[in-house]
Amino acid sequence: MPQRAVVPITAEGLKTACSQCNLQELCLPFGMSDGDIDQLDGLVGARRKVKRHQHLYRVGDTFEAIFAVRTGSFKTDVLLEDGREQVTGFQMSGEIIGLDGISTDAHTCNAVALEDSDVCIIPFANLETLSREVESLQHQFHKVMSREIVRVHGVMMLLGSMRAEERLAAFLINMSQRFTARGFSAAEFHLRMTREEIGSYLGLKLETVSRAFSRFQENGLIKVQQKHIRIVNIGGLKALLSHLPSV
Amino acid sequence: MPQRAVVPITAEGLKTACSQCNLQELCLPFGMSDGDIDQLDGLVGARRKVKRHQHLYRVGDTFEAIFAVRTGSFKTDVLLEDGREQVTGFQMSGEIIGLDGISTDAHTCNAVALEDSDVCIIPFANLETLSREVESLQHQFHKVMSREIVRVHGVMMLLGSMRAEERLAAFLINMSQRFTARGFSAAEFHLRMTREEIGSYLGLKLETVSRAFSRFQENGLIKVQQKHIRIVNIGGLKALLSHLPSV
DNA sequence: TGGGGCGTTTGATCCACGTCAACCCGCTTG
DNA sequence: CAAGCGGGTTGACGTGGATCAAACGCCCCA
Repeated sequence: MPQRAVVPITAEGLKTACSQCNLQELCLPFGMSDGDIDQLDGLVGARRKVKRHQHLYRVGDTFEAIFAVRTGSFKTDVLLEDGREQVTGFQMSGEIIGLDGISTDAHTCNAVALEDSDVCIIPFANLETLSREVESLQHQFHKVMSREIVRVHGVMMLLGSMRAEERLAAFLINMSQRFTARGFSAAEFHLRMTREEIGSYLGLKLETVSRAFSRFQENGLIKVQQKHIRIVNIGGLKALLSHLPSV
Repeated sequence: MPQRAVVPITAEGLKTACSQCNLQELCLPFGMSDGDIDQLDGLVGARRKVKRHQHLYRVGDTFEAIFAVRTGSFKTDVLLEDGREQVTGFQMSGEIIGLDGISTDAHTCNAVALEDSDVCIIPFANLETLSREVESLQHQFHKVMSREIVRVHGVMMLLGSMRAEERLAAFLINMSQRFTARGFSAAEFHLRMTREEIGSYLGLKLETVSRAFSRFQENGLIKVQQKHIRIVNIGGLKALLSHLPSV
C-alpha cells in the first residue's frame, strides 16, 4: 500500500475506516448517522504509530491535521523557558488531539505518547471541506472543540480553587469515568502517567501527589500499588469534592 | 423596528451590521473579505444591552447563540456548590462569549457584565448554516474556538506553575496588549473587575492581589490608583515572567 | 453635607504545600 | 549477579500565600 507524501516516516499506510471502528461513540463520529460516517472514511488519511515518550507533534510544528487516539494514550504540555512544565491534558482512545494548532496554523503545545500508541490522522483542510457538506460532521466537530473548552474550565476551577486532595479526587473520578466509557473497570485501572505528570496537571509537586495517594489509602478510599489504582470507596472520593472537609 | 420572537425583552431590535462595524479586525469577521462579511450582516440577529452585574446567561440556560461583545466587558465564571468561584475569563469588545454552550446545548458557565455593555447576538444554528456556505467564515470560527483553547492552556500554565507575582504580571501584560489592540493606551488603563475577581481568575485571594500590586508599585513597575493602572516599566514586568526571581 | 457600604490596603499569624533529603523498589543492562 | 537508574514513598523543615482583622478611601445617596 503506497505511502502518502504528507505522512511522515513513522506513519503507517494503513487506511482507516471510521465506519468499521469500535471507537465511534467516543470519537468524532459520535451521533452521526451510518451514512454520514461512511463519508468520514474518505477523510481520515492514515494511521500513525507513536512509541512511548515520542512526540506526536511539538510546539511550533506547522499545523496540518488533528489526530484521534486509536490505541494508547498521550499527554499534552506546554513548557516555560526555565523548564517548568504544565501538562494541559491526558488523552485516551477516541479523544481528539491537536485543536490548539488551528488558531495560528502552528502547534502551541507538545503531544507525547505515554505508551506505544496509534492515532488516526485527520487532515484539517479535508475536515473543513467535508464538514461544509456534512452537517452532522460540522456539528460534531464543533461539539468536540466546545467540550475541550468546557473541560479546561473545569481544570481551571480545580487549579484555582481546590486543595490538593480535592484535585486528586477529581482526577481519579475523571479517570474512572473515562475508563468506564471505554468498557474498562470503573474501580480498577492502570495509570499511564508518572506522579510528576499528574502533579504537573494538577498544579502540585510529585511528593504532594504521592502523599495524597497514601492518605486516600489510609482512609480506605483507594488501594494504590505504584501505577495500579483500585477505587474502594468511590462515594468517599466524591464526598471530598462536595464536602465540608471534616464530615 | 419589530422585535424578534427569540430575542428576550432585554434585547434591542437594532439590526447589527458587521460590514459597518469598526471591531471587524478583533471579532469574528477578522480576515474575511468584504464580500464575505456582507453575508454576516444577515446572520447577526440583533443586539442586546446588559447592565452592570447582570447576567448575559447562566449555567444551565439552553444554548441558542454565541455573543460578540460590542461595548463594555464581561466575566465568565463557574461556581462550586460551596460557593467558591472560578473566573474563567474576562472578555472585551470584539471577543466572543458562549462557546462553552455548544458542547451540551446548555451553558456551562455564567457570563456577567462588568459594566453596562452591549453584545451582538449570533444565533448558532444560523452560524453553522452560513459557515457551510462561506468557507472563510467557517475557518475564522474554528480559529476563534482554537484561540480560546490556546488561551485557557496559558491560564492553566499560570495557575499550575507560576507564583503570585508572575501571575499578576502576566495578567497586566495581557490586559495591556488587549487594550492596545483596541486603540487604547498600552500603559494606562482602567480595570473593570475587582481585586477579588482578578484573584479568582489568577487563583489567588484578593489580599494577595492587592499586596502584589503594592509590591509592583514599590518597585517602580506600575502606578496603582484603585482600578486605574499605569505601567511604568513594562520591561520589568516582562522580566518577572522570564526571570530568575532575584536578578 | 454627612453617613453607610463596598472595595481596597496593610499588618499579624497560620498552615498547606513546597523543598530537601534519605531510602526503597522493580527493571534494565553489562 | 551486581550496579545503576528511574519512579515512588516518607520524613523534617521552610515558606508563600491564606486567613483573620483592622482601618481607610471612594462613591452613592439621603
